[in-house]
Amino acid sequence: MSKTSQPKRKTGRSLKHDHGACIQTALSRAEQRCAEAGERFTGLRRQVLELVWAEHKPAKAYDLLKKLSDLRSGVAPTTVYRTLDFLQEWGLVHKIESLNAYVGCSQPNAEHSGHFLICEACSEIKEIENSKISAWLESAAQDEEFKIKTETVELSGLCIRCQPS
Amino acid sequence: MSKTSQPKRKTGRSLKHDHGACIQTALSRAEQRCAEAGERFTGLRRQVLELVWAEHKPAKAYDLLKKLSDLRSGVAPTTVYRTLDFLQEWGLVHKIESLNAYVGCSQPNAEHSGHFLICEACSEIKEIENSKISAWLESAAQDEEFKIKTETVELSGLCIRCQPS
DNA sequence: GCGTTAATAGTTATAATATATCACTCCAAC
DNA sequence: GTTGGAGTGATATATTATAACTATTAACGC
Repeated sequence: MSKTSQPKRKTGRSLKHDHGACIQTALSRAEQRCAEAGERFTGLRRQVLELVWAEHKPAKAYDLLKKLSDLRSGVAPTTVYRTLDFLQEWGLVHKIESLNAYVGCSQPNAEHSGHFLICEACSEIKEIENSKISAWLESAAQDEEFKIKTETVELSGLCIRCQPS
Repeated sequence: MSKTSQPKRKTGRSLKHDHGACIQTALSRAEQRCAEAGERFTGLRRQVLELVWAEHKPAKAYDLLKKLSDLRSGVAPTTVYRTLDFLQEWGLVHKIESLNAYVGCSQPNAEHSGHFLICEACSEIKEIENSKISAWLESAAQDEEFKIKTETVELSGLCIRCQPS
């Protein structure tokens, strides 16, 4: 949780990933995003976002609830869902529909639905930033004269580290 | 529910769509698919599938439960979920993750995850058969050396009939 | 500063979705 | 006709999410 100083392979993440820094970056981007939007980045919101970012894995609402209860009192489901709604609204987290869980978004500046690679083995989630995907999907929808508003794209399978060699 | 004789515009569907026939086709395909697979297409399974197909709209498990209770006794959540699991396993229905609901699949022969257009206005769901989509998504995943097993692609927006002209 | 007001958060209750487990039935194969 | 397994019934409970109301806090104009 705290800023571990360096390459210390605890999760399946690569040696290069300094997750403490990763969280810090996410938090300051969030702060910035809220400031721009004229929204308040309150203590509660910061705590929830920090918990979501604790790992690059989907966080379930009721797990967040348990962890949040250790940090403050008077935490109910409503507290968590309301805060997640807020964070979603500003693009700071995404909901993974196929898992009923949430992940932090690293590109909160852009309005986007998010496209995800979900490893079934280690649970890690990677948001892919491939601008072609939306274009492709729109062209497919266009064939049916359908106007897309939000895209749910969740690809489950095996990440590179979990594939049998 | 019964085979209405002809073009009778009750839903937003086009005049040409004979939904009675549509259901019948789905049921006989299902029968065939089960026969091939050596699985039993029991009365319960037929009834649930028929209820799912009642409309081209997502069917919620507990709504199916209510309707199914009118048709037979001893229906519990388990009954419905178990049957939906069976139908999913054989590709006869798909779950729409973003709605927690189910739709019938019209192409039960092919192993596929299904890609959907979901109209936010009228709730109708269209499964799109665009073989390019999977290819595109795989190429995007390949960039991350990720191996896709199942695809969740749910595009919400407005169908052609619900778009303001 | 002080009061107003709107946003935020707390509180309680309940709804909606889904699974676990064990028992009973019925059909198919031998 | 017995046996074994798939299918279904029955009961209980877990998980996910929202509704509705109250209290608190922060921001703003004065």
